[in-house]
Amino acid sequence: MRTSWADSVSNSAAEIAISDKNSLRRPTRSTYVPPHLRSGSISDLSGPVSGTNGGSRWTGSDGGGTKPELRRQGQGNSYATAGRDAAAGGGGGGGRNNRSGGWDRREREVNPFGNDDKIDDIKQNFSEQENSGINFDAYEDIPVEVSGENVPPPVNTFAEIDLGEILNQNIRRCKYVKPTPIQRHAIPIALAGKDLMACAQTGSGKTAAFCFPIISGIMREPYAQRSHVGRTVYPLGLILSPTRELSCQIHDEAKKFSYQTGVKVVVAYGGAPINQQLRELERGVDILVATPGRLVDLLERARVSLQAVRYLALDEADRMLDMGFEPQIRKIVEQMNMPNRGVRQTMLFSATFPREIQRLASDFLSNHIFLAVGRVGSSTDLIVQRVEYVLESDKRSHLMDLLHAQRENGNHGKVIRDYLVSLTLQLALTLVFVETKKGADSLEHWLCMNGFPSTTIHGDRTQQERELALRSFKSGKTPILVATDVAARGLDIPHVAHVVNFDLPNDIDDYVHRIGRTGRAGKTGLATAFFNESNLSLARPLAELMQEASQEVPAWLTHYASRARYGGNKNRRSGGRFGGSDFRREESIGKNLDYYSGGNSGNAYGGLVDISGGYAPGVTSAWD
DNA sequence: AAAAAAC
Repeated sequence: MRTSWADSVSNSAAEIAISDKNSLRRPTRSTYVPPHLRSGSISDLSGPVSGTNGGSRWTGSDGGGTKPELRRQGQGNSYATAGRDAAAGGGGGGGRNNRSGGWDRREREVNPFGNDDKIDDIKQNFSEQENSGINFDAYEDIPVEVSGENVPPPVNTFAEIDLGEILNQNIRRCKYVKPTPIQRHAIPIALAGKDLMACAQTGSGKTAAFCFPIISGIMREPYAQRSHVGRTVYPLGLILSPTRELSCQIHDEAKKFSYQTGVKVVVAYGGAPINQQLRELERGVDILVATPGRLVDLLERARVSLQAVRYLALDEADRMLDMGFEPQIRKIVEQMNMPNRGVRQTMLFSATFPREIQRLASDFLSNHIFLAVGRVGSSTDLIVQRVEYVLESDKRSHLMDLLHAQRENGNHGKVIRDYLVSLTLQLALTLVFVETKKGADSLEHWLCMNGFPSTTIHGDRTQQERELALRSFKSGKTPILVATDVAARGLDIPHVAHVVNFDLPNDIDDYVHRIGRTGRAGKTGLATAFFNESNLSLARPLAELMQEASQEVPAWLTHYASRARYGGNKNRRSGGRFGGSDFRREESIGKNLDYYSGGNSGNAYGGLVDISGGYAPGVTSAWD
C-alpha cells in the first residue's frame, strides 16, 4: 500500500513531542529560516525522516507552540510565508494572503521575468507564436498512451488545475495560455501523488509539467519539514539532469514558476566554484536542481541531506539510467538516506524510454503511471529530416555547401520544403553535432577560418567557455555551434533552424534527441544527416524512424536498411510512433499476465511487484 | 569507442 505524504506526517507526529523537548537555538550563522520557523513553533514540524540526529536537531528560531495563524501575525521577518500561506489556503487561492508587514522575501526576490519586456520586443520580430512559446495549432490530434492504475483524467485548461493564485499568476507571467498535452496529462497525475514515467519531446513543456506539481506540493505543506541542521540543508524536492547546462536551464525555469511562492530553488553543478553554491544552499533550499557528480560531492560533505526529499524528478531519465550514470543515480537514490519509493514521489521524464531502461527505472518507482505523448504535430511533421550520403573525406566541403546555400538564401537557415518556405526567420541558428571533442574543436576552427563565425561546446571546455559558447550562439553572434552530445538533450535554444548530424550517433534515441533541438515548441525546423558506411548500424532504425515521421527515405538508405542484419531490439524504438510504450504492457503479453485487470489485492501487478514502497535488498524485480 | 558527470 502506498504511504501518502499526509500519512507520513501524521505517523511521525510522535516526533513532535521530541522536538518540543529539544533545546532550541538561534542559528549562529546567517542561514535560511523557512517560513514556518520564522516566528513561531517548531513543534509542527514533522516528517518521514526519523530523527537520526537526535538531540538538538532544530536550529530554527523561537520555540513556543504558537498556532500557525498566530505566527503569521508575528514578526515581520516572514521570509516567504506569504506564498505558502496562500497556497495552504488551497484552491481558493490567496484568501489568506493579505498579511505580513516588514520585509518580505517577495521584495528581495529578483524578478525572473525582469527582462521579458525587452525580449518580447525582439521576439515580436520573429513570430506571433513566440509569446506563448508554443504553437498550439500543432497540438491537435496528439496521440497519447496512458497505462497504470486509477489514472486521473487530463485537464484542458490551467484553471481546472488547483494550483492556487500565486502559481496561476506565474503561469500568466510565463504567457502560458493553455497547458500542452504533456502538461494536461502529467500535472493531474503528479498532483494526485502518483509516480510517473513520462515520454514527451523536450520543448513541449516538460519542465513545467514536473515543476508545477512539486512547487504546489511544497506550498501545501507549509510546516512539513525542517530545512537545515547546522550546515546541512534538507531539500524537499530534487531534480536531476545529465548536463550542467540543462540543470541551469531547469533552474531558470523553476525560478519563474516559483516566483513569490516562497519555495526556494537552488542549482548545483560541477565546473563552477562550489563556494558560491554552498552559500546559496545555506540561505535555504526547498528544491535542489543538480547534476549527479556535484550532488554526490555535496552529500559527502554533508552539506545536503536527502532525508526530507518528498519529490524526485529525473529529467532525461533514460540518459540518467544508462551505463554511464546508473551507479551514481543508484547511489543518490538508494544509498543516501532518501525516503523509499512509495514514500517519496518519483517522476521520470524523457523523450525516449528504451525498454531495458524502463525495467531499470522500475526500481525507483512505486506503482507508476506510464504516459507517452506524441511529438508535437504528431510525429515529426515539424522537423524536415534529410539524410545524405557523404564520405568521411567530403563532410567538410559538404557542410560548407549547405552553409553557403543557407547564406545565399538571404536568411541563414531558411527551411526547404514548399509548405515551410513561408516561414521567414531573421535569425536562424545552425547546430552541428560531431562525434568527438577533438572533432568539435577542429571543425569549429576550420569553419571560422572559412568565414563562418562558429563556436563549440563539449566536455573538454571549461564551464565558463561552455556557457560563453551557448550565449554567443543564442545571441546570434556565432550562429553556428559545433557540439558533442553534451548539447543533444533538453537544451532549449530558440531559433535553431537547422541541426546537422555531421557525425551520426550510434543510437537512434540520441538522433531523436539531437534533432529535437530544432522544431521546438511547435515551430518548424530542418535536420540534415551525413550518412556513410560507418553508420551502417543506424541504417535500419533511421529508415524506420523517418518512415514513421513521413519523411522521404532515400532509396539507398532503404537498401542499407534491408541489408542490415537484424540486431535484436537494441536499436529498435519500443512501441512505434512516439517515444515508447509501457514495458509492463509489452512484457505482460509474453508472460500471460493481465497487468490491467486491477485485481482484488488492489495490486495491478498480480503480486509480482513489491509496491509497498520498501526497497528490500536482495529482492529482485519480478522482471529479472 | 565516445560522451557526460566532482575535486
